[in-house]
Amino acid sequence: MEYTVQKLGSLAGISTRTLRYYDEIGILKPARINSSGYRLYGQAEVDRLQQILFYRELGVSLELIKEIVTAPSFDGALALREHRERLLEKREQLDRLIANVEKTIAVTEGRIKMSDKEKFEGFKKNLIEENEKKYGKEIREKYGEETVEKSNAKMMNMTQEEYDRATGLANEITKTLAEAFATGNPAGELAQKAADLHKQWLCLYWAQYSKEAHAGLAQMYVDDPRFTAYYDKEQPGTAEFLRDAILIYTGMNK
Amino acid sequence: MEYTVQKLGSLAGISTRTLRYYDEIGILKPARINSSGYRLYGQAEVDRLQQILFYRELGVSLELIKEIVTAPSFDGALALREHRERLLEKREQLDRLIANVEKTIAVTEGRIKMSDKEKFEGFKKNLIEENEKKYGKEIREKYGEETVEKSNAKMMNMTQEEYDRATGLANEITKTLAEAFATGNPAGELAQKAADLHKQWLCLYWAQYSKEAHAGLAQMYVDDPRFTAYYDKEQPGTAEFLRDAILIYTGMNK
DNA sequence: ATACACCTTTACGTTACGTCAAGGTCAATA
DNA sequence: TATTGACCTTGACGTAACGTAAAGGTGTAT
Repeated sequence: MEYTVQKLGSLAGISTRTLRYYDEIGILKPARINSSGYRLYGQAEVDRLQQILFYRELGVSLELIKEIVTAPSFDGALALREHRERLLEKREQLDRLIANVEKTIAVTEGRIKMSDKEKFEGFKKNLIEENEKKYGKEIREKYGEETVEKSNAKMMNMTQEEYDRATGLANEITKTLAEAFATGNPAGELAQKAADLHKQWLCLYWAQYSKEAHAGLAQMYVDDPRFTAYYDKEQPGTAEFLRDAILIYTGMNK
Repeated sequence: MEYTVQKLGSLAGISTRTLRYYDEIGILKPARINSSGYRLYGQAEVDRLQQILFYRELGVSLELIKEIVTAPSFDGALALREHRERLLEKREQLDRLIANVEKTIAVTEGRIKMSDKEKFEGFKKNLIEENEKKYGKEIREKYGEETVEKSNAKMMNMTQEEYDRATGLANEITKTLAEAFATGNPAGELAQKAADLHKQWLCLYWAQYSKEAHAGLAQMYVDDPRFTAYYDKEQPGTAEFLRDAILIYTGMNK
């Protein structure tokens, strides 16, 4: 029994284009080609196509399928196990996505409040995730794994009151810093108050405080455009001003 | 505060190419362009980009994001709910995929046997699913929803013994049909025995047997190349021969 | 003889960018 | 002041797995 592209296509439930494509990339070549250039497939090709479609249904890429079906020595089981790992990762990511979408829907519908305890928990987790994604690499490099892990752990253990306190402190810092910036003196009273507030704020996130780390972070505010953007939002030069104030506050300016 | 592509890119954690692409497709245009042709973004663009990236993280396509961010009247909540539905479907599909991959791994490793009861259940579900995908539409059109549902339900309730019996019958049909085909007479004893076996086999799958449906199915074996291919595998013309035999058997040949 | 269903190759479109290439701009430095 | 070197621009090709024409040859039934 010989099949033309359309016969084989309808047999397998795929398009003729797909069969030509499979021929083109060399994963399924016809048994022979007749005098008019028609592709003709035999039983062996039918079997092989079934194998291909089986792996395809599992979500395996055609590239990998090619290796599996062309090299009989290829370890199909190992490939499948690796493929399973990727599928599991994908599902985890999908679960996170779904949770996020549902939370967003709930918020836009006003079904849950910002002060809702559960929501707050999820929110914190999200903050940490985002933090990890944005700054994780640099911060880990600069301060080591342990500091980061402890910081994340501490943040997860924050009570809502502590979290509110952190938000309040952040606002206070912004206000004080703006006033201090107007004086132009990083060693002045206002600037030093801002540095102190910043320390208090930091202590809510960091497991242990050290002058060195505080000064290092201040320098990073200037070096890293993402932090600079945050502090310079209202007044350009604020990040640099805050760094100078912190350097004086920590005594690391000598 | 104005941002160039790189500044904004590092602020948001995306590439400059992405920003140019967003400009190109009109989802985020710069606030202004300076005399040298540089793109310059302002605070409004930063906010908008954050919104875009938020939806992007949720897996929303840029096309949909464009509608959401450009048309303020657009029902973002509805879009999100629809998007969630698609995500849930995707997860179901992913779960089936994972189960399939794991089963395949288990089989190739020889950890589970073909006779394993649990495996048999999954196998049956798979058979039905495949059946649905391949022939569901045509069969539903020809025999109606109810017949199909009943057939699937009956198949799910098959015991392993019944299933084995079905497999055995199918083999017997093939053998008898081949012998009958050699005689060339669809009204002969062998051909009528094949038709009877086919009826018995069919009764395992169909909730109710009727001559009309039996004859109709036989005709379909000839009309549909996928079925034809199955019966004509060894000897071309077998499907037609079986149809003739069944038409005579059911008395529908007048 | 002609209609019509089949077959072929070629080639562009899809998504959301990555990755050069060729060339202009800007600030700091020798 | 000339020259780096880091930035910016547009243009264009590549990705995965086909869908979808277009332009033209083949097979067969009426």
